[in-house]
Amino acid sequence: MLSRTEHKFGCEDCEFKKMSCLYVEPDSFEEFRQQSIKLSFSKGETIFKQGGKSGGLLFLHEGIVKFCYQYDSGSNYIMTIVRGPKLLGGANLFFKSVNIFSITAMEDSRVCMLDSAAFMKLAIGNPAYLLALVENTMDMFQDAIFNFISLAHNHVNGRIATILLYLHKNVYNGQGYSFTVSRKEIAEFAACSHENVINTLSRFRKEGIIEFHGKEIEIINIELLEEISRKG
Amino acid sequence: MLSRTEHKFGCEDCEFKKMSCLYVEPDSFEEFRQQSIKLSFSKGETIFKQGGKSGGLLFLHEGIVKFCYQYDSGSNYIMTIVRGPKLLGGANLFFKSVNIFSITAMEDSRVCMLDSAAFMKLAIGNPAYLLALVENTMDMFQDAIFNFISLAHNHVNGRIATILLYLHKNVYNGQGYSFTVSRKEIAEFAACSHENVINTLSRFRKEGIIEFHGKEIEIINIELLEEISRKG
DNA sequence: ATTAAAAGCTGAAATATTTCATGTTATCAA
DNA sequence: TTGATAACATGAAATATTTCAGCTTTTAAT
Repeated sequence: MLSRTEHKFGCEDCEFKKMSCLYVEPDSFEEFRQQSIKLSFSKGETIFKQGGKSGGLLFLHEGIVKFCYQYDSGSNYIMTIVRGPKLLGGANLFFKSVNIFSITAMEDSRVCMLDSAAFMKLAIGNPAYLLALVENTMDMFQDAIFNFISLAHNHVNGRIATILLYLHKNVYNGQGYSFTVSRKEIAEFAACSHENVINTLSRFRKEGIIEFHGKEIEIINIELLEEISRKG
Repeated sequence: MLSRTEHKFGCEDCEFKKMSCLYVEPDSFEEFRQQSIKLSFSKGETIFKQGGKSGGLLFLHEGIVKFCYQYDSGSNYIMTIVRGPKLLGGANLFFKSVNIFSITAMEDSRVCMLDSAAFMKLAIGNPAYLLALVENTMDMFQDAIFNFISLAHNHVNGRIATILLYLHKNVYNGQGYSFTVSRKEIAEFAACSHENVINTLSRFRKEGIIEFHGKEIEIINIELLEEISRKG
């Protein structure tokens, strides 16, 4: 990973810097930043590998990544999908020496790998900063937990509805009601077979709830989708 | 909740105090402790109510509690079950003004309700303490996530095996291989019907994996149970 | 441009799961 | 003790889901 070409992108208008400097002195942040590594990943590339040594904290400047658990059988479960700018902390990173999940780029992404030791130093000196970052991480977990709750209670109908709404609201926001995800990825997110996703999406289309052309899915009737998400 | 009778139990040998005093001065802790409320809950009583105003942090001195999500339909999903001594932080409490889950006593329990503002003051003054508590919380989440991962991938066989192992290792530890949980609660934890739990437990018994007399379940062949949990 | 690989699609058979109906056994309070 | 309630148990029918086989379309690489 460290042998990849470093791409230069500006640090001046960095969201992480802006957020951090609400809590820490610019000089302290600059020192921290010096320890971090800027990288670009193409769609499909693995950023962190499940079972590998934890690379510490990671700030996703731009792009979309999935948290993916790989079973021994080879099948995958997507725990959550997030878009930058976002700090990717949590059980996968915070305090854990081994990655529980792989983190894989779903779109071309720019990230900064942050040095754990330097982060700890900064956090210890600025507890309010630490609190803000933990809160940020908890938000990400909460999104994932609501998906689990849908998974535990709903049939595939409801699970897919929940996922489409999540993707629309939290990931592909700011681009109307359409986005592009593969059936296979929806299946790995909803924990069902890809055939079931195909059938369900076709049914949703027949009922006028969504429309799609290839991988591009458009939500037509969001109220109905929300009702299916709630009632199963 | 606050109108309940306060039961006195000693603060001298409190696990939370011991853990806290690794990081903070005894005087600071004592000041914090003064703001907290000691309570006892009987089996079945609700400690925190889903949708209610968050009561801040809670230290479970002794007892067993479940984190329970109640759907509109009235059915429940148990996210996790934990035994004291344990700090119950996490998305349900940390930084959230409304409880996502109910927390209900599964056995008679003794808790301290900690004051959020006093906790923040202590945490800001002792970032290493905050880090330790966050790490503790992340551990609890990790246990819950491994259950989700089993839920997403396994059939009921494997989910129930995973749950029995979790209960044996993390909740009813230190009491051999047997414990007492209702079929209904296992069903709510495994996200399936209680009939399915009954059938599965009977099958496990026929195959010599477990034994049970009423609600008391004993693990006979833990290696086989672990294999089912992984593969099944 | 051609080919290989991956993704999308469909329907039928096999399997898993829930729901329902029914009855038995614990449990708990009056 | 008795009665009410909840939990436990079982089997059959209905439903949901996966698996499989076969096919088309899209995507990516040579």
